[in-house]
Amino acid sequence: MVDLDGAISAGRSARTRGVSLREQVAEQIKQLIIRNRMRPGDLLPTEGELCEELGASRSSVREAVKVLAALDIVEVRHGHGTYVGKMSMAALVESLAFRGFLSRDNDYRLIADLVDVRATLEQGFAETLVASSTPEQRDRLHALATGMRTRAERGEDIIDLDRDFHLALMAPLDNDLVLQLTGAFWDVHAIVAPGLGSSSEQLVQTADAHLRIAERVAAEDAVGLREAIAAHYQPIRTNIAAHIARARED
Amino acid sequence: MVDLDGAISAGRSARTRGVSLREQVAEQIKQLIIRNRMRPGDLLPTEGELCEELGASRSSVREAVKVLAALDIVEVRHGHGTYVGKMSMAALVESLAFRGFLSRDNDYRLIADLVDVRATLEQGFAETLVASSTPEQRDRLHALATGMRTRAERGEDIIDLDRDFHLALMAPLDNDLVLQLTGAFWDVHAIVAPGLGSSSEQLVQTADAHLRIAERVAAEDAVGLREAIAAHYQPIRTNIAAHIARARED
DNA sequence: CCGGATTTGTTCGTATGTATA
DNA sequence: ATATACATACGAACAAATCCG
Repeated sequence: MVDLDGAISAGRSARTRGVSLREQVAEQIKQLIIRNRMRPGDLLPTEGELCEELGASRSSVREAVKVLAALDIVEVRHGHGTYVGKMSMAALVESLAFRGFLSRDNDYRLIADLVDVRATLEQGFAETLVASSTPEQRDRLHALATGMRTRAERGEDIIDLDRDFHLALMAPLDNDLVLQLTGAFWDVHAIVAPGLGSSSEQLVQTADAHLRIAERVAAEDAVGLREAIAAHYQPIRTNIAAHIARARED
Repeated sequence: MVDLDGAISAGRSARTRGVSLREQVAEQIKQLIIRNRMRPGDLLPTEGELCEELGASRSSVREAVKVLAALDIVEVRHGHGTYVGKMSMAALVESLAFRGFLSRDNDYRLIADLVDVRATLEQGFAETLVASSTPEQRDRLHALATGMRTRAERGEDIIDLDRDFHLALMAPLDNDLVLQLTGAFWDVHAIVAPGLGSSSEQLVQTADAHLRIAERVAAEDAVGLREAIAAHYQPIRTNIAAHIARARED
């Protein structure tokens, strides 16, 4: 049972200045999580309890909870209860993916920008990566790349290994935010521009590009690593440019 | 008047497999925006109209709209109507800020990770920045830095100029995503760790650090720019380390 | 300044679907 | 299979904000 004392609104007549009740409820639920030092997976009070404790109707509480669920601050399981969420980048992915769909009808701008961000992040961390990666991490990177190679030769899909590779590449940084951003940007790319840079005849080339990245990390060659990363994203940029040219004709 | 044809659920008895009605409504509203090629600021149907067109109750429509509003895909104005949103990074800021408050009670981990991301992004784009910045952009950067200097000497706050400076620094990239991420990360930093790296006796040093960045851009010195950016973030890292040490004592 | 129309904000009661024991 | 607890969904009513004549 969590402590609700202090999270009670103490009569919202005090400060209702323009801010809606739903926003107040959302803020109080967030404060509840912080105050009680709750962790992802912990059980939150039921909707009914929140209504009573926070002095709001079921609708207001539900709308607030849904907003927090969209941010992955809470997680709702039907017929089960409401829990503290995993704090993932789900909201960023959904937001960027929607913008990607919009830009896909026009100039592919967001996707091109996204590739620049992904490449620059990986290149920017190149020095730190080669300096702090452990032998185990380099082995894993190499194993993922060779796995992509063998599956590419059979014409099989390598999309899941691709995601794992880019996460494994950034793992030595010991930076959770970078890992989550890397995964989120990859997800957006996969949702909005599926198959961009992995058309069937390019599969082997894509796998080789990853293999060269793994080799440069193992060789502790930061300059070569940056070049290998640039080479990895080059065909993707070319494909995007082709799509843009095709879109202009319409 | 927007076209709602095709966005109608055609009887949701067909596909109700596990996915909640609210999610279906949210998806249909997004499709409505894409289908009609609507732009930020365009007026969406009223709640009542959406209920009728999508065959859902007002509660379900409202919850869906609130989720989309949290992602800044739509914007709701009380007593006015619902409009297409600005597609900002508001959700990312709120999500990261919440995680920042949680980590502030423990290890300041998110803030430290965030500084690494901000520094690496700016350093990673250094070459492109010096290569593509226009004289006007360099002048603006220098003007912002000197403005920070004069106000710092008077002991005045320079936080607003700081945000403008970091946005102006990235402006030459012509990459909207980078600009929005830069602003979002800055906002999270300001919300979670206010005054970190801008304590009153450090104000002049902070302004000088920005001045050196502007000078390196003007000199088209990418290597020096990277060093200047690293120097800019150094006192912030030191302050964070001090906070971590202080937190450990408790 | 006012009043009416429109639109979103909030509440309540009720019924239904879902998961656990 | 039954009972309980919980989230999901609906509809009607009233409150508050905004705009306009």
